[in-house]
Amino acid sequence: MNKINLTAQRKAVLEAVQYDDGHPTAAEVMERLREQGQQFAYATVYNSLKYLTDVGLLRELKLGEAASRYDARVDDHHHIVCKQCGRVDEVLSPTPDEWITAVEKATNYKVSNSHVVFEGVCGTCAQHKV
Amino acid sequence: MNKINLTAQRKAVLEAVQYDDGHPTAAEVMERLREQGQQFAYATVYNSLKYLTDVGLLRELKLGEAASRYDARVDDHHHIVCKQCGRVDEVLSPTPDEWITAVEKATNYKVSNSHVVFEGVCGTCAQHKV
DNA sequence: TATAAGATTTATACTAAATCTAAATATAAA
DNA sequence: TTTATATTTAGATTTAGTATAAATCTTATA
Repeated sequence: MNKINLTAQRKAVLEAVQYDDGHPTAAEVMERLREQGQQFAYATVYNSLKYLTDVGLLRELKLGEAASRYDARVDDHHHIVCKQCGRVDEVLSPTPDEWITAVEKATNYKVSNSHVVFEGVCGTCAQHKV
Repeated sequence: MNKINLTAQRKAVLEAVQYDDGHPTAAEVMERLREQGQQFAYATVYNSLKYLTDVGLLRELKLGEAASRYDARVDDHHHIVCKQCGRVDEVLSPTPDEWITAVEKATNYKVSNSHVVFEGVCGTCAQHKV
């Protein structure tokens, strides 16, 4: 029974992700902490993000950019990225089971999970017609 | 009307991806070229991969690893990664339209494309029970 | 309380993937 | 040919992240 050891640094990193409205990168977490006057070593932020991901309090997202993003929502879900402004939103609708079954049949894999990155234009950008 | 300018280097890079049975990374393309006695500058391989992707002869895949992989199959499709051996296979079954419509409704985005990374265990690994 | 064991943080060095720069070379156009 | 444009090259640089080892903090126990 591994207890989660939330040190001050880890707590601050966790909260920085939780209270970010988007899905911040490690660099953005650093920046946010600095704004709050909580400056930790570079490695501490990375270590904390890794630890929090390992214990299941955060989820690491690799959306095709160079840097990983972190999500305080850890339930299984997908993401949608706006091609214009770059914002990332949650997609809570799960991958249809029938589709997964079809893919398993076609590929001869046993699928354990899937992650979808949708791309498109968000409502705000569609209005502002950038 | 932009004609595609296939220099010797670009052609060699394209063929290295085409004749690779997997989805090679830039480093793997380099290696394969070296094996063939065709050694180009690091930047040339990257430039070529970029050019070939831009003109639509290759597709860049970001599957959550550090390095991008390249796919000579440029039609819209998904990928499945074996958690055990790391092999990457094509998933040709398209994202169900009804699901995309549901996601658009739920997120208020206009979806232009989607890419799914399935994870699981391939037939070979399932047999060998690693 | 003192002390030792273990975990965490920190600064710094390092690595991997990719891009940038500017000179050199090749190709095409006038 | 001469000039213009594009491509390749070597090497420096950038970015994201990891490794290392000393320093610090916690916890457990005598």
